[in-house]
Amino acid sequence: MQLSELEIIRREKLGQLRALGINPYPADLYPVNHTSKAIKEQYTEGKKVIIAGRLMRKKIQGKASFAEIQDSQGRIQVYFNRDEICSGEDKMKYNELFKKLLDLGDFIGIEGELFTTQVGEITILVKDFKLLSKALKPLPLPKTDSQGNTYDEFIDPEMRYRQRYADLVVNPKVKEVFVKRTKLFTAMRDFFNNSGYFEVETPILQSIPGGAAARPFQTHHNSLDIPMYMRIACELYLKKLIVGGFDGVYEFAKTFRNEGMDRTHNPEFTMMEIYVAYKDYNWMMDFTEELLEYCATQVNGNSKTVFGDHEINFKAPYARVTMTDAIKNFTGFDISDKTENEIREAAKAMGIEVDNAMGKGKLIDEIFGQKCEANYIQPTFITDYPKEMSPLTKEHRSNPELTERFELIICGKELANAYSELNDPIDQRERFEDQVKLAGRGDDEATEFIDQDFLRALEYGMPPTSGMGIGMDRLIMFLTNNASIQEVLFFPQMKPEKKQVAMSEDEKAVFNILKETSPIDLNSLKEQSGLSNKKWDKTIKGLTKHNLVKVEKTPEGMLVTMA
RNA sequence: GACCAGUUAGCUCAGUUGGUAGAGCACCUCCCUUUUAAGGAGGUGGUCCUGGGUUCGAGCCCCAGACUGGUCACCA
Repeated sequence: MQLSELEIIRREKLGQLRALGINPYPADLYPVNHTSKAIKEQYTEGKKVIIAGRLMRKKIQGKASFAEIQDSQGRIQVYFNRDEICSGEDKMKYNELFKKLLDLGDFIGIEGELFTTQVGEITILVKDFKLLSKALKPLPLPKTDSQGNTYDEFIDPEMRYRQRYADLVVNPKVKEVFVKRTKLFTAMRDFFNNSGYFEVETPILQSIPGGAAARPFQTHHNSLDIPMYMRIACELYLKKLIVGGFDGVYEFAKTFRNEGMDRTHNPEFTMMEIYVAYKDYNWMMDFTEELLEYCATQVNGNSKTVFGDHEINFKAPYARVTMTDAIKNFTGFDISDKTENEIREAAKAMGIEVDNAMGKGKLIDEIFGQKCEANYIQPTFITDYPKEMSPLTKEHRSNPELTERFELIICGKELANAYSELNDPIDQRERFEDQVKLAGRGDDEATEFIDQDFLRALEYGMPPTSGMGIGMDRLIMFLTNNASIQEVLFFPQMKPEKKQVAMSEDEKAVFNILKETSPIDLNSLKEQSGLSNKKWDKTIKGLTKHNLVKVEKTPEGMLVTMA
């Protein structure tokens, strides 16, 4: 690995520290008893405190210095005075350790007393300090002025996502997003628990990926010698638990879909699914809007949030619009009592691309998706979806063409999806069979697996149940005004960054010798390689250029080392 | 998958017509005992994403590729 000048300097400091008898990575605990936040909130002049954190600012003014320590709660200024730290004749601790060997990013512990500077800033007068961990890489540290303008902000998205640890250290707003994310999960969990529902875990590794139509990640179980899939939903398992007698079950489920990635899709994401017995989708709409109002308020302090150009209000109740009315409203076309062909012609007339693989439901869904969905900014329940698109949903109580399903749309995006769950096992089997036919017709959104075990469970009897799923990542995007899912995932999926260095055959051969012996004398390596002078020169230059090996001149001669 | 844009110092970014690779901050050395993004003086630091090509000469032009972002397609 090629080190930058800054990294070499820091590594040299390690040696200097050890020479002074200072362990740069001590093992013993450090008796922290305050945080930066607590100090600022409960300030008393002269109070003795012990804190620890990263050194994030260092301003040396001769025999005294100001610095800033960043801990998990924020930053606090500390004041280093040479004669406070070094009461005797030996001023090494201030002059060498603090002034020269400590770098920004190092973890240090501080013992000191609180005071307020002439400018009025709460500060710790350092009585003693200890290096807790040396940072060998410089942080990409931005600066902020008194007006709050930042300079040299660490903003390259690729670097921020790949090095989220550094992003979190230097960009406080990033941390806020993740604090809110966890607050959201806590709020939702509290709301469900207070309603008497039961948090469960169901299999992530499944032999039939059910409950949704999406391409799964496939893997293989060696000792069973069968294909297995990462789940694309937990719906079927949760319903099996309702069959088993729970009144309400929910799961925060990491879910995996082997599909395209963009700013709203990550291959692994988090779904919350909840199923409640003896309820229907009307009840679930009431429940959902109360839930979201509660969660938004817990996360942001009130039910309103700004997302892009829009202010969204999560305050219940939300508008409820049937899909038929939505389409009538935005296209003037009434889908009720129309045949598949009439709808296909209407869609074509609207400029929507259609093909024969599309069934009636798919056509209606396309019309809605392209002509209506984007118009709903405030939370709106779209209800009563066509039957064909909803194989797990109970037929509508007053129209057999429709199902008792709703989606919650916010800013033109689907946030939640819910049904009165289909619990008629014979109907369910027929719907699955219809799906298999659709899949055979070429509809890649139709499910091709039939989960016989799920049907068996339904045959034992499932109470009337309503279920609802929420895309948690999307919800937190709305609540933190982030347009990109990568901003709300600690470690969004990225292509591997490691470059495969292509080596020539000669280079590989020399490299393999080095693997056996490194470092090795240059002449002996050359001899072992059996290469001509010219070839040898090219090969060793290629290897050094790719930073795979290092050639060093030492008193013993030229040495070649694996980098 | 298609199209557009980007990739230069630790960070943020300039880089003219193809002619010795730049700035600010950071870093290093020296001075400075209550400062507030930036005290003063001096200095160091580069795989210009990678690989080819054109050229006397490429950060810049051409070709191929990598990665990232955006838009579209896809994603019930």
